[in-house]
Amino acid sequence: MSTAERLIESTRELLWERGYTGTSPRAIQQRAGAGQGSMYHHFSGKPELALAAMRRSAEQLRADAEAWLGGPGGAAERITGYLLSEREVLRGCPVGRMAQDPEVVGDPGMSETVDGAFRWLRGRLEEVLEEGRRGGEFPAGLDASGTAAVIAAVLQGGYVLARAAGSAEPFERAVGGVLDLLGIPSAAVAA
Amino acid sequence: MSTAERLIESTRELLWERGYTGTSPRAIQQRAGAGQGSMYHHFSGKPELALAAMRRSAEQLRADAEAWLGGPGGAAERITGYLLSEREVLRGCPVGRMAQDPEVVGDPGMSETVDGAFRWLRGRLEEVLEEGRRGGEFPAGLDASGTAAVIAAVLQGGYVLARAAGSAEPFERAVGGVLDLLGIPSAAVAA
DNA sequence: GTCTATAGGATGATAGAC
DNA sequence: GTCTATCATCCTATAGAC
Repeated sequence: MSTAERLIESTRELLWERGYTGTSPRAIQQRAGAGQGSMYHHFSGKPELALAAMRRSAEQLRADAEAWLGGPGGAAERITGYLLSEREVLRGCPVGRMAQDPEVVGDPGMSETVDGAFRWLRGRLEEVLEEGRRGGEFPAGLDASGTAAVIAAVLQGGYVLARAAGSAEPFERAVGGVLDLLGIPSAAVAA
Repeated sequence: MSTAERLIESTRELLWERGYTGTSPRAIQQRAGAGQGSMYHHFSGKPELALAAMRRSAEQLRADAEAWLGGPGGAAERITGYLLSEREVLRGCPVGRMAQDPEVVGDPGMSETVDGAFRWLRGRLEEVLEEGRRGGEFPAGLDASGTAAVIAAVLQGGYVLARAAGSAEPFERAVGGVLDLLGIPSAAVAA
């Protein structure tokens, strides 16, 4: 892997673990096995490197979701698959994590990257929900847009509650609960 | 207000805005109008001060929730009131914010404070949901525990999505969506 | 491309005077 | 109780040699 690649990947991990403010160029260099000069040769500084790392995390979120939402099967089945797909719950969401930091939210590029990922996710969920509604898998009166927001929020909030608890239990219970409210028997599905 | 009071309140605000890592003793002192010596006279250091501030935020969360959940009216009405109560959505949740920081999660006292607030909230929501289920306000088959987790997660996730978007819209849509899934006409209620 | 040297400021305290 | 002085370390670069 190239030095630039290792720097981006190290930044991605550190942002995930410690957030933007808690991630120093020094720590990035050490994890990447690169010197100061090397880092500043490839990137103008911490903000540019962080943006590259966040773009990668946002792309990953999208790919992970699309693997289920765009896969085979009915709408309910695909949404269930996505909700129950394997996650490192206690690490939190690498994208949602960024939304807490004022330096990230205050930067147009980073902010747009994070928000863009969530806008896409909500839109994609809404499409699948609408497809299921039209196909009779969900009630005819289903509010696809509101329900998509609920699902995205349950995932993000589930991460928060799980980290607070030091256990994946709140995440899993919230995911099970939302499937229940959608009328999908959560016991009847496999990840 | 006493100096110790001002220090705690300043810490509370700074933790809310910038998180634990992003909050320095120096910034706390300046906001509180206190000197270094004064701060270290009243508190042993940043961790002790932060713990006092977090306990206060956790207590506030509890009081805000109980004002609605323990108020008059039916179960659905009280839960709706809590969900639609006025919030500074874009500031995020002062308690949920803390769950992201590894230094907070790694400290037994702080971690227990944050988790305790969410455990209490979920338990309280479950009680009210169960009350409503027995009273016929909700379906007899309602999973009160799972639904309580959904509601807590929607609030926390709503904050995350709203901060990412720079707008309260995702929060409001998720809250409206969950009321809809609960069979409560969200248009029929007032904050 | 990568290295070392250097820098001004912040961080999180401690010591001791008042 | 509050103040100032001091401290070792980290932060985020920049400069210039190799």
